[in-house]
Amino acid sequence: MDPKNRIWSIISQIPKGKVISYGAIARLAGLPGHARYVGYTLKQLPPDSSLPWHRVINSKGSISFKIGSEKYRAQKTRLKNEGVVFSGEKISISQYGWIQTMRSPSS
DNA sequence: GTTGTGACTACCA
DNA sequence: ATGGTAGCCACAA
Repeated sequence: MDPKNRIWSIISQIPKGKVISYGAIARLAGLPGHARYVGYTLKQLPPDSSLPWHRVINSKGSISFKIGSEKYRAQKTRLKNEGVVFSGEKISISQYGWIQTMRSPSS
C-alpha cells in the first residue's frame, strides 16, 4: 500500500472531536520523521474530499495555516463544530486523542 | 544535479 | 513563554 493511502487511512480513523499531529500520523503510518510529507499529502487533497483533514494540527497544538487566513478559519470552524475546545489559537490538551508526540508537558 | 519551499519538529538562547 | 535556528524529507522547476 502506498504511504499516501496509509496516511489517508489513519486520518479517516481520527475520532470526531479529537485531533492529532502531523508527526504522530507519520509515525502511525510507519514513516517517522515524515511530518512534512503528511502536510504535503494533505495539501493535494481535493476540496470535496470527505477526509477529516481538519483534525490534523501541528505539534504545538495549533493550526498550521497562517492565522486569519481563509483556510485557517475554515479549519477552526470545522473543529469547533465538532466540539473541539480552543484556548485562544491553541487547542486544549484534553482534545488530543492519540497524541504522544508532544514535548513533555511538565514544568 | 541543484535550489527553493513547505498544512513539521526539536533544540537553544 | 517566545523567537530564532537547524534538522528534516519529498517534491517541483
